[in-house]
Amino acid sequence: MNKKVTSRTLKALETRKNILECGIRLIGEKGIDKVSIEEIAKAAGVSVGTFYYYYPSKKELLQGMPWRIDKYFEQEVVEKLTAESCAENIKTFFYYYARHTKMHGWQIIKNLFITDTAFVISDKRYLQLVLLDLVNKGQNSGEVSCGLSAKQIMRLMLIAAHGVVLDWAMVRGKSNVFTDMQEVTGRLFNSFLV
Amino acid sequence: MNKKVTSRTLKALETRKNILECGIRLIGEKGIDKVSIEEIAKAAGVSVGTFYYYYPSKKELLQGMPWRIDKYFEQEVVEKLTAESCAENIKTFFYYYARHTKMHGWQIIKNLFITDTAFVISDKRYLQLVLLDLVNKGQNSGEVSCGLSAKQIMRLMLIAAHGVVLDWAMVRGKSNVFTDMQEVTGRLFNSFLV
Amino acid sequence: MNKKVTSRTLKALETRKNILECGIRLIGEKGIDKVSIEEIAKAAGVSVGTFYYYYPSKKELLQGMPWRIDKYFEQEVVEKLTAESCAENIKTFFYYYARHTKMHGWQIIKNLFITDTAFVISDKRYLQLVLLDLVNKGQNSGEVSCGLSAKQIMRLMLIAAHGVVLDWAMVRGKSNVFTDMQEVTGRLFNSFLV
Amino acid sequence: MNKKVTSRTLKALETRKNILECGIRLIGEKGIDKVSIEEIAKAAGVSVGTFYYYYPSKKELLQGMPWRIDKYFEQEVVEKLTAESCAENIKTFFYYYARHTKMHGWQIIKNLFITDTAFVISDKRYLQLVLLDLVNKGQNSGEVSCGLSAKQIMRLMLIAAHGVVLDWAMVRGKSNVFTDMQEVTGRLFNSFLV
DNA sequence: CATGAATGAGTATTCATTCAT
DNA sequence: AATGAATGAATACTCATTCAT
Repeated sequence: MNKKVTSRTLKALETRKNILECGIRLIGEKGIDKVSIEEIAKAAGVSVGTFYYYYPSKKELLQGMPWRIDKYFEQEVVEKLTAESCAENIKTFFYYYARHTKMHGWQIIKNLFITDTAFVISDKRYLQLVLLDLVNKGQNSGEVSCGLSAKQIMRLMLIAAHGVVLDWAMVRGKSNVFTDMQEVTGRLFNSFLV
Repeated sequence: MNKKVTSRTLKALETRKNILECGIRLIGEKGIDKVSIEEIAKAAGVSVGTFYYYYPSKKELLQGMPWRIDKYFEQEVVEKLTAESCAENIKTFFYYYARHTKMHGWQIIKNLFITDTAFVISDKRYLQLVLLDLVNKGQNSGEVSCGLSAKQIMRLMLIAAHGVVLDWAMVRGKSNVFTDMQEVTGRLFNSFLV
Repeated sequence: MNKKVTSRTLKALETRKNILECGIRLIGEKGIDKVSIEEIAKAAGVSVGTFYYYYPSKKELLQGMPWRIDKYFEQEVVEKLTAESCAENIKTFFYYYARHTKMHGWQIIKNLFITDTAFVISDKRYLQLVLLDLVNKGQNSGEVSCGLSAKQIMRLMLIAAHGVVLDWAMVRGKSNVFTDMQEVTGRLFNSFLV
Repeated sequence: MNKKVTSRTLKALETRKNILECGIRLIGEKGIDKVSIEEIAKAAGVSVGTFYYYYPSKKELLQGMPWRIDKYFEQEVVEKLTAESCAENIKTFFYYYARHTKMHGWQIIKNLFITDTAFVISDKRYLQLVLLDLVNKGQNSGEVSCGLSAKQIMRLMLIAAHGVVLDWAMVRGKSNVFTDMQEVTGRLFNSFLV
């Protein structure tokens, strides 16, 4: 039985969401260890008690974030991966990867790497599946070499992409993540073409 | 005018060095924000007062850290980068990069990325100069394309290598950093050959 | 004028009782300062608001607790205190005292002593009246000395009994509360016989 | 090698002792859960930081207390237990037991029972040995019956005494712990005389 | 009657930093 | 040079209580 939707539950949902968003923004700006709960609460216009009413700790806030890249890809990117050429789709894939990265600020990227990374990886599963699918199709169409398994190729591509994102986070957003991404993944992917 | 070297100044230097090494080790293991001055002082067998006598703050300690990979390369690797072929030298370079990474454990690598990392990738680092030099030579000898500047190539190569190392740290040392490194950097570098 | 008993008031009474019982149980298990209102409310399956509707504070709940041993005595023990000899009845009394103690576990006993304990030993308690009555009868029948008032004797007996129970709680239920109770109260009571 | 005793170490010791004493007093007055560290620190005229410099937590403070009854008996009471008659010594013993109790306030007694009781018992070991010795002597001299072992007698006596102290703590120091102690332990001990 | 979102004062604990010795 | 006692601001987290719905 679902909870009834009343003006109260609606407002509560909004509060919850508001806290999440303010928290993510602040963490993104300053890093998780440099933002206090009080700061987040104040930014969201609620009391610390309210923060804890919705989230048992600061870390929980981060849990609300990472699915976003999955969601982002699921809702906005996948539909654009319909080019004939595999290379084209791969290019699109990593373009949006870079885009998503930039949307969230370099601090948050760094924090994603910091916090227990296991879940970051697991939450990226969807992403991996999409990329794997692209590679598979490329191999089936004869565009991509079968020298390495699709899974291996996917891994190597993501590793390189992570490098780009990390570099961008390390120089505090001062590098051009789009061109770097394109250069690195583009060149690497070329090595997998027949 | 140099200070006279007395037994006293000698001991002081040793104390200073000792603090540095313990601090670096602890920071590497636990991350800079998770190590207190007291902890470092205790590990070094001195008092907190002594710590502050030598270092104005914890961050100053970090300045002492990045040499290490540079030292490693300076003392043990550079002499091996004498192959005719640039590609060969690049391969050697990243082989030792992976080796150095593995030597230090994934925990330390992860923390290296976490802690204020700007300087890790800073232009001035010896490591980068070595790689830059290799690329330059490759371009001069006509082995490497001049489509991109040597500096750009160096950056892209290091970005990819960082991706490999990061992945290795993220899976807690369970991937094969040697083969991954070779695959990624090897394939990427091929794209720079004429 | 009594309130009409409707299904609504009935349910309210039940809710009230339910909160009391869950509260008592939890307080008994964990101690009053270690149980939150929310915890009690959750255990009782109601909201915190409902808790406050029925009880102005946590402490009010405690008022509901001490009946229990009184209830136990009223419902199950008193009817057995019908021996001719006062000493016999006293023995029975403390046997059931020990029995009740053991039934509730040492944790609860310890917490009973901890939490605001004044009322536990309050003059008004049914238990004490029963014991007082027994002593009175003993004095009237000439079995018990009148050197001390019945009330004094009752107090001293209970004090000793509390010592036994406390000891049992302190050794985490590892002593034999029955034999200890009998030894201590039996011997002490002998001193009041003529 | 002992630490050198300088004016600094001396002052430090005093600070430590001062914190302990203020803490014990406050806990005794208000109960451990009702006293904050800040309160203790303020009472001792130091900062919270200083409190933590000396004691890792509030509980540690309690650890500093209970040996006191042992010390108290060792230093001030034992020398007075030299009467010919065992009964007389027992009386003296429990007189000082009551005295020590009263010296510390009922709150602290209650707290002793609350906090992990294991150490209370263990810290009373000395006390038990002294009492055991008294009983043994009484049995040897034929004053005390050998119907129960000396150890058993000691246990029962202490159990009763605990009851008195507990009662006193429960009524917040409003009973007369001296007369109660004498009545209860005196009468009980009589039952062990031949 | 009942709910549960919201509050905010209160508390334990940490830690970089100072400074008299 | 070296010490370590002392500081106090900062911070995560708890919980009794209120009140609009």
